[in-house]
Amino acid sequence: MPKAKIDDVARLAGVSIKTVSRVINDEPNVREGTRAKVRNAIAELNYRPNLSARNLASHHSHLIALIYDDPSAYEVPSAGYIIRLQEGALRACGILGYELLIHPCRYRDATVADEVKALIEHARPDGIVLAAPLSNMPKIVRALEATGTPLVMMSPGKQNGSHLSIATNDREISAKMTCYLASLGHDKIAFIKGDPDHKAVGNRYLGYLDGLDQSGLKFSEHLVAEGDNSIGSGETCAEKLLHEEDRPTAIFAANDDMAAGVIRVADRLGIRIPQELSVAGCDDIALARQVFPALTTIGQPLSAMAERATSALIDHTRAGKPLSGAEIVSGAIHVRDSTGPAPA
Amino acid sequence: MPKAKIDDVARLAGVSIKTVSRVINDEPNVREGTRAKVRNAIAELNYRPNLSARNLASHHSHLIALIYDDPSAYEVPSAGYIIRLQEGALRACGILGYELLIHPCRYRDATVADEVKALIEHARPDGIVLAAPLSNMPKIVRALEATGTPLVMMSPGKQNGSHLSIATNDREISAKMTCYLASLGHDKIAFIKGDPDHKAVGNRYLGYLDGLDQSGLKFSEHLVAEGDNSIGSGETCAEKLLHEEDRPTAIFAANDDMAAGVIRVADRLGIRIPQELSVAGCDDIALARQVFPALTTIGQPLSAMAERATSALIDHTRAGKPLSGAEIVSGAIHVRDSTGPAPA
DNA sequence: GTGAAAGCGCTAACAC
DNA sequence: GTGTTAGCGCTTTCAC
Repeated sequence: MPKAKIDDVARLAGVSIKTVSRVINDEPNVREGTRAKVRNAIAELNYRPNLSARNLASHHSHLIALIYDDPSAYEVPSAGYIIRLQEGALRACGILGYELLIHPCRYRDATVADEVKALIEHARPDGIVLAAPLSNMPKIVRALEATGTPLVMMSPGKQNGSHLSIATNDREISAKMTCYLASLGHDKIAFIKGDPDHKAVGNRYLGYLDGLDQSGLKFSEHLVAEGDNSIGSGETCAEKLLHEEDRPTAIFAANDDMAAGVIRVADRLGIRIPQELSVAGCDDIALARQVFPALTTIGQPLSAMAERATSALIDHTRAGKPLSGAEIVSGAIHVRDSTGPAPA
Repeated sequence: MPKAKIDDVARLAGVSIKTVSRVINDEPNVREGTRAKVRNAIAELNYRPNLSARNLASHHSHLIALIYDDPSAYEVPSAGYIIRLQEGALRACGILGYELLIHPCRYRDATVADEVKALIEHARPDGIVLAAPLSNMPKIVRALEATGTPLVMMSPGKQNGSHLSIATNDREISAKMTCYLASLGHDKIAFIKGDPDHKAVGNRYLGYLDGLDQSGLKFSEHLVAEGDNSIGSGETCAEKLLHEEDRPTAIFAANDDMAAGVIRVADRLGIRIPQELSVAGCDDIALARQVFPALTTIGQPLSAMAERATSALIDHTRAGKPLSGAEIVSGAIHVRDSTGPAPA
């Protein structure tokens, strides 16, 4: 428990507290020698600035809030998604001397807007990172905007005004995955759509269409099924698709959970993967490496996105860097064992 | 952004700021009528106390730190474990008006003790919740103790002094699982041990031995394999166990990941579960419900444990409640599809 | 480049 | 029951 205060450091270094303050905050206008003296005094006393005092005087909380969909509210195990967001946000906070506040939020609750607003007014973070799919919910975005706190949204941005949005190129990379499957000789490539609430997931369907187009394949309604992002819905869709008379040789699902459902059904039906059926997913969650065969999927740089979002926010409050526009970071295809050449 | 301060509320309510402070903090010695007047003024002005000012004056940070093993450091997907800890800790914090600071920590790094110490001295939380397996690492525990911050450990407690430990009855419940398998007619029950770093996992082996004893089964060295908590090690162990001449009819693994590895191997070897082999795990992670067949396992009330740990810490700082001893919360067996009667 | 004074918005200790 | 007076430990003016 460090009990030294700024006065103690000032006295030991033989300077004023203001100079100590300058050194702590890396401000200019301190001679190098003076700076060194202060640094020594700080080390000798094991001095740590008191954050509350600093925050009170500076009108900053040095807190960033990360708001995401509450995983405990549903069966869907999005834990990996959240951990990776946290990881990136923590990295940015750590480097820049900020603290991270986490807030899972149940968007289906009627009172969610008030709760989120209350949280922000209570803790007064200097910035908010809002993760998908919450970033697509107008009532939540509006509640957050109403607090006047700088906001970065991790989702395909509508560019509406004063906040930055950071997203992946879901559509392009999904097109690429479709082309990859086509390049393996598949000409009946099915797609399993995901929860319409999740905009990024919707874009993957558009990418699938683009990919068909780019590969010179024609679209067929029979090759599209509609899931809800869960493993169970992936199974239902797979059963429908694989019982068609002219069944697909490849299935591309809008997320990994549904792709895992496809694998499970193929297993039950005795359809070998990848010899008779190729399966591809999206997200690269831990499950993608745990299923057998390991799933070919699209990896999103979630942690890097969250880090970027967080540091943009911090740069904004510290240096007044503008916070608007839309940034795109690229996903990557991870080829594993669930995809292979089309059967002859 | 609420800009009203305590003076504004006091003026509007026609009382002194001290009275407002009393109302905010639910202190006694305020007449009900006065209290109501203040409440109205607070609502009218949408007043929120400034946490930094409050913290500075009260010498409390109103922060609880949750420290756990960094999941990004390894392949092991312990995300669900962490999310559930966070969930419980957040619940306690939310109710009691505290904020939660999360800190993943790489215990294999040489500098980990310094890092943890620096974090605590920087943020000055009012209490620390230390999750397993970190709570079994003397160098981390010592570094944390050195800061003088109240500490609760989520692991089998050594009762060493001034901090509380909260743990599950791993040994008893593992014995129960073993007895359950025996009650299904299995008499060759194998066990896969886990990472020795994780003490709770070690206790499960002792529970296995107790269970054999209680069921009147004799122990055999050939029925024990040593894993490291990963899926891969589960596979290796399963291969060894299932190739024995007199192979077991049930395998109990010290965690779910290893049990999932067993299922995968059985699948490859064409051994049907549960008809020819029963498999049981421990932890009830999301994967347990995702594998096929769904895994019989032991569920730990992680979220409840973290909530208890957090509120114990808050009660300690607020009301000076003592913080020592060891509390035990009970796990529960979830019977799913991977266990059944022993083959005739 | 450096320093002195004046708060930031609240709680603590005591008076009334 | 309620109010008054001092700080909490820092940053912010602005003067030098």
